[in-house]
Amino acid sequence: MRISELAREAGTTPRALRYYEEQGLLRPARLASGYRHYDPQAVGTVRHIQLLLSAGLNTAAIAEILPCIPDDVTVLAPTCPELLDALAVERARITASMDRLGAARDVLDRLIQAGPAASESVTLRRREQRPS
Amino acid sequence: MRISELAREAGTTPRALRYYEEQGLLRPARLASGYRHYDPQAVGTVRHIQLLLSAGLNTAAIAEILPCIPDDVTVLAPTCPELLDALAVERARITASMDRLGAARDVLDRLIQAGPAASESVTLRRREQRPS
DNA sequence: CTAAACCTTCACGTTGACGTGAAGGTCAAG
DNA sequence: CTTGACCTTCACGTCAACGTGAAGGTTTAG
Repeated sequence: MRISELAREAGTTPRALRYYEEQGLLRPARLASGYRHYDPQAVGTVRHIQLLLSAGLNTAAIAEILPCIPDDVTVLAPTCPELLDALAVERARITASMDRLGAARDVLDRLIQAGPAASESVTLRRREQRPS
Repeated sequence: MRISELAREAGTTPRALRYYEEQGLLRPARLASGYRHYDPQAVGTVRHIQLLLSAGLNTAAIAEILPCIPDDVTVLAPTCPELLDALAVERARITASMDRLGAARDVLDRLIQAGPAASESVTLRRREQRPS
């Protein structure tokens, strides 16, 4: 498949896919015309990339991790041994982020509880406008 | 207290505090010399700011939320009613982020489980080089 | 009274993951 | 054989939360 089709399948843009390649996350074949050619596997790979990016990993970290991911049969684990430390570090970073997110959500929850109570006398109407 | 002291107490930098003020998150008094003067309350406020920033809220969102937070007696809830939607939106954003983080952490966990098993036969040495 | 250690306001630099044209080659359809 | 929808490679723009001097005023300790 070509770059635009992959972008549609994976829910992203051609620009992002070129960027991933520039960062060493993807290695598409090239047609005689110079066009990039991706195999269907790439869809899952790109989804993994997006997931890890949304988890706060940068492209360098993903570049280390990605070859070890099951569905990716292309390169298959070249730097796996030393990688375990990096994996643990990222895992800890993710857990720390989740903790901070939880704490911040608690703050918002307290606001959501305290807010309406404070303005209980004033507001409390205008809600009957929406039947469903 | 002056800006550097507040920065130390809250674990940040003067530059960040000036930035928060520029974004409307802090309103310190001014001495005759032009120096900023903060009351002790500000320490908690700054900690709240950092917490919400680390949760992915931007300064604009925090500027809306901050006046409603308990310890902050300075302004006290000017736009609280319509704010509840914004709070819910941010809460949902945080929950979604936590879900993605959890999914990504699962991916890493699967790698941490599968990785050592796969390279078990090949690696396992080279670790005795570093004594300390 | 002077030097160190603060403080002030510009104002440009940084980082990461892309967005957004620009200028031009390629390919299927009419 | 020409349109139009693809594709290619530069290469600069963006956004957010600050970092980092620059140039100068203020306060405090000796």
